[in-house]
Amino acid sequence: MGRGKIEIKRIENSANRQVTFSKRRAGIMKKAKEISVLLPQVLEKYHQHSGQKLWDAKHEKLSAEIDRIRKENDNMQMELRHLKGEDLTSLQPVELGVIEDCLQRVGVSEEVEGEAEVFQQQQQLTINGNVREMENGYHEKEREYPSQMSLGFRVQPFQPNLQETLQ
Amino acid sequence: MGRGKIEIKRIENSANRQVTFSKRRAGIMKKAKEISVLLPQVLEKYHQHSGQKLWDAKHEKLSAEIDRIRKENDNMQMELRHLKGEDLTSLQPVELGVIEDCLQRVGVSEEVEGEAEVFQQQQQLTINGNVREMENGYHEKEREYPSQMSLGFRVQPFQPNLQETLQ
DNA sequence: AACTATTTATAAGA
DNA sequence: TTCTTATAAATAGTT
Repeated sequence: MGRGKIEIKRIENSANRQVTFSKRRAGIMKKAKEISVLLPQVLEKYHQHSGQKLWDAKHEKLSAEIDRIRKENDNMQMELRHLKGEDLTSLQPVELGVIEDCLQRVGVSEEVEGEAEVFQQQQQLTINGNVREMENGYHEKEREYPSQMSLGFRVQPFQPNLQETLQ
Repeated sequence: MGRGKIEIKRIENSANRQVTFSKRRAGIMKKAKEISVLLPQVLEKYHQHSGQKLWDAKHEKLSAEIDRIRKENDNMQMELRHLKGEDLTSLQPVELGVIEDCLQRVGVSEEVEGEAEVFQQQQQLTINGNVREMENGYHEKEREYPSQMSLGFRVQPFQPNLQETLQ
């Protein structure tokens, strides 16, 4: 619409292209403001369609990972509880008694208890060291997911001049 | 644009409203197709702005949770490795020797080994039971994040008739 | 759904 | 860029 009908295609002359872009942009902005009441609904639907699905996929990966590690965690916690002897009195009263008896009989109780103390101190140091190590370096090791949020569609540029001048 | 200038507001007459909607929709669809080359870029920017931020927030929660559990995991793994005695030969050769000697001297080696076997079987059963329990029930306990993806903006309906007729 | 008078958008030019 | 102006495009009211 104007002094003459024109074909919608790239305007080769750079200055003309710039001027035409400004004019069309003004018109588009006016229209855009007029129809902006529609955009929230349109975009919301669009979001739910492309965005939600992508998010779900990533969410699922992370949730699965959390589940996996939690299970591992609980397994180890259980194992630890047993190995640490919290349940030893109920699970194996016989062994403890046997060992205690044995130790008392040969009279080395004092010696073994002293060694055990040293061992526990060594263990504590090792664990603390590893915790510090992990707190410092863990974020670098974090798995990375592609941050790209592709749109899932691509439209043919049958108005290349508009596309080019938008930048 | 037409036989007369009209105010953009709700058309009360139902039939007129329907006709006007159809006409305007046709025009909008034509325009939309013409400017559709712009939409991917526009929507991509929109997505990155509102969508990415929301996703980041959720992602951060999950990542933090994974980090936390991984640390807990590694701590326990370390503790387990020590308690299980993988490092015992290097860490406490004295205790083992003392206990072995003691047991041999009082001649109860056979008896204790038998008891230890029973204990290990009991432990294994307990652990397996807990794993099964977790695999069945874990997803129900999963933390839930609100699935709502709010748009972060709201436009005044200064073309209420368009909004109303879109449904 | 087609017609048409009128408004709106804009191409070309200044 | 902004203004002007002639013409194309869209559409309100009509048939």
